[in-house]
Amino acid sequence: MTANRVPPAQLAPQLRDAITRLNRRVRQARPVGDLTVTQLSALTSLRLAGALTPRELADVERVQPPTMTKIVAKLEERGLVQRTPHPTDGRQVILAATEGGRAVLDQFERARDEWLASRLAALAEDERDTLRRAAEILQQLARA
Amino acid sequence: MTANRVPPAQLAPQLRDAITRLNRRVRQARPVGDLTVTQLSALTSLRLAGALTPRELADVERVQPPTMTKIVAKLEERGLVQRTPHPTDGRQVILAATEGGRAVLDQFERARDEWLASRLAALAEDERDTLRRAAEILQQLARA
DNA sequence: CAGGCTCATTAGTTAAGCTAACGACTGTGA
DNA sequence: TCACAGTCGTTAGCTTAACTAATGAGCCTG
Repeated sequence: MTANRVPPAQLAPQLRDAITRLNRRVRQARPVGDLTVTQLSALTSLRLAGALTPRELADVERVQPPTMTKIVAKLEERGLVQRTPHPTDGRQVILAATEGGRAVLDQFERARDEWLASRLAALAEDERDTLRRAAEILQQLARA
Repeated sequence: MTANRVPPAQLAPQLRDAITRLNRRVRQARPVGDLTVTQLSALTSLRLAGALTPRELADVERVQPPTMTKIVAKLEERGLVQRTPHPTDGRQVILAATEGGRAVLDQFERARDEWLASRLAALAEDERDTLRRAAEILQQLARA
């Protein structure tokens, strides 16, 4: 029904631009608490993965281990992250989001989604359908 | 051909997740020079807008004016941004990307797009078409 | 034309990132 | 079995980037 032949080299800048801009907008929907972006990101990754060692979390966040030590320390102060010793390896530590940490994340995400959802509501039905299918493809791209 | 009735409240988290993740991936495609993310972002906004005062640029970047003073100072040191006095208002300053600044941006964006384009090339033709239409809608959302 | 406002900057503080170095622990090879 | 190389997390010390508060120059209105 629509034009085909979409050259990747032409689509890439368009899509990148759309994504970075929208990402900024979504992030601007500022949340309640006083968590920093860094802390929020680490907590999100941690919940996503379930449980990680500091090094693993540092790798995921693309940060050096000493940096992650500080981030985790702040999150632990607030009771959002829990540290437990590794069952067999005495050097390692297991990090996990606490109940409170997950609750804080839910709060943040809801705030963001509210803005986005209100925008989406203003679209036509078929536009939303396009976005739904696009979201699946984009997630697949991000995973690759 | 596909299911309709896409409730915004359900699409929002999906889309947000896809966008933030892909954005991370795109940012990870690290560039050549030694520009920081902050500087890069400011320079991008500046080129996009053409010319802005420090305050306007600070607003666009969601940063306080003193912070922008420093960012601009670094960009100016490298000759990527040019400062000219405001024609009528002696308090204000006009900022603009120099030729060199635009060249640096092009370089960065090309590096990012290469990664993305290679991923896009692996998709089916109709998937790319979905993304093309989605990109337009997303840009429209970001502008809103 | 005086007072209040806006603009950009300076000063000083806090957070967040890095590298280097260290202490505890693991696990392997002689 | 046990010395030693390697790993893990942390500490120490530094740089960059953000903020608020305060300052000085310039504009404009009553």
